[in-house]
Amino acid sequence: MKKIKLQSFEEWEKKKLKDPEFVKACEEPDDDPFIETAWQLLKLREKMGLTQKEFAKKLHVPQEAIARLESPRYRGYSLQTLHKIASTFDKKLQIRFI
Amino acid sequence: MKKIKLQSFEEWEKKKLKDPEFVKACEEPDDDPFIETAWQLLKLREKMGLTQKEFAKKLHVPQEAIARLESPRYRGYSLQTLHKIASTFDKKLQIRFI
DNA sequence: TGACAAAATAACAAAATTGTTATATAATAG
DNA sequence: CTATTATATAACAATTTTGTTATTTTGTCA
Repeated sequence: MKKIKLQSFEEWEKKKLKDPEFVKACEEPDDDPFIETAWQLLKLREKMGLTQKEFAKKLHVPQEAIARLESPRYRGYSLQTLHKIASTFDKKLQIRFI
Repeated sequence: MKKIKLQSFEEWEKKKLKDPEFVKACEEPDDDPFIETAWQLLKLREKMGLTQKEFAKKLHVPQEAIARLESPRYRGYSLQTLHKIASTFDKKLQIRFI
């Protein structure tokens, strides 16, 4: 029997808010693009209704790789990786200097 | 005597359009985020009215590093690099999946 | 044309990211 | 509480990107 219940965003937010670095970044008006990216990735996955493991499978990487990308402390993003994710889920990656 | 004359966008576009890969990417409706990033970087530099060398100096890297980032064939972007550029020029890097 | 400035290309070591495995922590259902 | 699922953390080799130097091509202007 397949479980499709996921943690809600609210739960996730609550959990992440216990992380001092995450809180700090959220408080900054010009918020950090790395944390912002982690959020975007999580939101994408949630929209798809997938667990990290399922999401990871579509990208042919293990779950741990997705956990790392969604971590608020991760700063190692490459456009290659983000583009690969975007196209796997029929999205377009947009990059801007605003 | 200091020259501040730069190639215009039109000139640049004309030049790049001779590049088959560039043309191909531009023709695709869901245009490539790598080429798009190269454009964004060039536009940012143009707005600042800087040569590659001057732009590079503010980032503490040689001109060649900027030429590479502005090349339509470059696919090695990291958010670290893009963020460094954004903040050096008081911009915010925006990343989205659309 | 020649001299000079701007930009592009190439090559390589150093640094950073990715994929991977193992393991730990957290949440949920029973 | 226990079993199970979901997510997080750590460590390391393989791959990729960065910084760098050298060189080349392109454009501008006298």
